[in-house]
Amino acid sequence: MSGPARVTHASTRAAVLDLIRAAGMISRVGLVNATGLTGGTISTVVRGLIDEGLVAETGHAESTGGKRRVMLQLNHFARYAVGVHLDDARITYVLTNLGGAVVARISRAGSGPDEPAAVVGRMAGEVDALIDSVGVERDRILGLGLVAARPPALAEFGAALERATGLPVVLDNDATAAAIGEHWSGGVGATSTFAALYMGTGLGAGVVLGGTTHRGPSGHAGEIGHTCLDLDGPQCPCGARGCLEVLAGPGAVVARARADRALSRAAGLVGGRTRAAAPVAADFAAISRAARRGNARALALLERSARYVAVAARSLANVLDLEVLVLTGPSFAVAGSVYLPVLRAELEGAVIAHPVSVRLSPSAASASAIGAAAIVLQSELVPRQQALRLPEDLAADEPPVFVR
Amino acid sequence: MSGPARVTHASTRAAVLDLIRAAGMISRVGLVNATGLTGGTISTVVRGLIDEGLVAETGHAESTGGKRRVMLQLNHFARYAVGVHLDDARITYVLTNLGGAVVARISRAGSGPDEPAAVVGRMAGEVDALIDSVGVERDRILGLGLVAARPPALAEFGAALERATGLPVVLDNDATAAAIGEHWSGGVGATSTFAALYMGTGLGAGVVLGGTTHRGPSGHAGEIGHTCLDLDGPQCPCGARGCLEVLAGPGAVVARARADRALSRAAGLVGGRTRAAAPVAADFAAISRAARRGNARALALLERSARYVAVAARSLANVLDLEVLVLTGPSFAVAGSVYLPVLRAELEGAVIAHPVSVRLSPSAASASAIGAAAIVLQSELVPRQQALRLPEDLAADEPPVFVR
DNA sequence: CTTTCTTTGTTTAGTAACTGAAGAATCCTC
DNA sequence: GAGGATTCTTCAGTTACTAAACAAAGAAAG
Repeated sequence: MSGPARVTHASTRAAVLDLIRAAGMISRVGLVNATGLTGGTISTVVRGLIDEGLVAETGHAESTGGKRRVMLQLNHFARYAVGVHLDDARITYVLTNLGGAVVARISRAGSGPDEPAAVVGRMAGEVDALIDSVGVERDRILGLGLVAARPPALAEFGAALERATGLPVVLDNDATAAAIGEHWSGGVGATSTFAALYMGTGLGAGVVLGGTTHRGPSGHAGEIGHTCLDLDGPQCPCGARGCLEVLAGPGAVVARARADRALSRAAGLVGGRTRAAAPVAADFAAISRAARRGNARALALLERSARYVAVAARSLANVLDLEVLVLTGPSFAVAGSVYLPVLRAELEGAVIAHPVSVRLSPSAASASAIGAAAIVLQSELVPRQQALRLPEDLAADEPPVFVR
Repeated sequence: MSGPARVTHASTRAAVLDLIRAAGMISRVGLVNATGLTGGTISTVVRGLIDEGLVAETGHAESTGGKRRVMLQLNHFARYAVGVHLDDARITYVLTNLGGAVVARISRAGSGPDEPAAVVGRMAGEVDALIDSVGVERDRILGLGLVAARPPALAEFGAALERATGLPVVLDNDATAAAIGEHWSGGVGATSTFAALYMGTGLGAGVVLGGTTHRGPSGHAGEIGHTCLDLDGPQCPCGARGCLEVLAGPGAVVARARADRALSRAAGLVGGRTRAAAPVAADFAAISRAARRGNARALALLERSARYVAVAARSLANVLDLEVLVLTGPSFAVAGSVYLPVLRAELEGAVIAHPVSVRLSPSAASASAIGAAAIVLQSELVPRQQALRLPEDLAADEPPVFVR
């Protein structure tokens, strides 16, 4: 090796592209400093990206005494991605550009008890409609991200959708998608150790540590709903006691509100006796609206929930050493104004060493769908380093050992 | 590019060496399968490692119909590392070989109120004694790992020790070191998403996710001691209420025991009125011995603590999707028999999706010192991919933008 | 305007680390 | 001991980088 310690990146092209995305606007010299590569390498890599149409030169920086730097930016409309969020009763479709900005959006009532084949067909049709509505050429669409609360159930569904749409499909869970969406569209800056607290019908978290998404070996990382906040608390379906979800999840908030006759009437709750999932989200929104209108009992319910969520979030931030916490998802979209100050008070004071910055996502309502598209962008443009197979998987390959 | 998607690793040599270490024994063909590299590359890389003396051929596998595979193993005595653990009142020195096995061990009373220069001098002398006691050549020692509960305070101390011993020094906190030690010496297999729960005078956790140590941007990741388990619990010095540490940490256990006159006498507790750190560890050990002797009150105290720790550990396992939890550190070394079954009951039942395997470290008492040495082995032999500079740091470099 | 300096970006020759393919070595089976 | 299977090595070719020289663009000074 000739030069200093050579650091071979997963893919230089991908690393450079991701830096341009993260920086928003950067010069070649900036890339040289950021990557540690030489000017020559950056020059050829950037030329390749410009030739592909992914990157464009967008102006000059002021001179610092010599030639002005040519600024580079992602060509946001060079490629697109489709994101689909399967909620309990609603399917949200978005088409985003390279920057993660929404170009088109459709929302439809959920599948109901139809058979999967019909649902796939209808979804493919709606994806087509989404794409046609803005007239984007098909070959500029990188793929389709499909997210839901429980993605393993989507495996064969995703394969069918892949055949029906002709787009590569990637799957993930909604909270992780939301986190990646925030990361991609720059909502959390480049500060890359953060969590996206997702509240929809349930509570979850997407976790990004040092710029890398942590999904966990079984894909269940971020299960914050079963953080215990009271050893002698109410029984949770998971078997434990005092889980965050039963103490303060949207379901718990809605159940308490329904038990309050006056509040039920004032807020106009739908779900009288039914415990179905759909009304939970609707009723949570109704409670939030009531709180905003000044209903003290609705507000008290939400603030009680917020205190629990805040404490669980503090524990999470402590354990993971988070820099930023983003609140996102439909339920935070409607109730963020109540939760945000409570979480801020709990987390922005000195936690252990450094305070945690708490933010409300600007696109909380469709965060998962946007995140689903962002996952496509990330997987297509910034392919992660391929993991080495574990020696355990290998054991089967190795013949029995016969030493000497 | 000619072949399939080329995955350029941080360093092929390091990746191969780490695979050999992790597998314990593996053939060249096994390495080909594990890395995705071609036989030719593995051949030359392995030859290099053998020439350096780091790896040795140790026998043959049974044939699968053709030539038998030659098995490779780490040459455990090719290199060594020194690990030093600065506890509150005790300094533990270990010399380990490449496999993380302890070759020599010294433990001395702590520094007390001496001035740093004298302490560094004494430590350097004891490191020399450690090395001389087994007659290892100096140039076979890769470096010295120095760990403590609060490593930032060690920065200039480490530099002084580097000058005094002539060995490269790396710093880390004790819990993280313990986790790396477990990982390196194979205590957790290759299952690489786990936490090491460390209990000494306080409570902490070292976190390894997907084979990568997560320290957090400020190095405080794993702060499990301030996980909240009771919103209305006792006040903690950190400002919050109901933290695990005040409810169930070793300090809390010892404080309760001291308040119990009969137990104090029966266990022979040292710290009557003093609240110094040193007696906490000693008294915790005394309480554990009393429990083992059958003292019901001591046992009850520990079991109460264990229940809290178990619930916090479950929350942690849920959020991080852990596969394995290792109990380690001096306090678990003496009280592991009480804590282990309680934690097992809480974690090995279905938590969310998959159960978590809970183990007691076989070398819990000196886990941090061993881990300190393991950090040296890892940093010298498996250098991590250099992190890219964040675009934020870059902003200062970039001149103001003047578009078009 | 010309000269000189600074900074940015490109080109080019050279190199390390890989791949692919052919060949050598070793072991089993018949 | 011939033939096939498998493991390991050798070697020429390719890729992705570096270093260093060069070209281009602006600032500063006369």
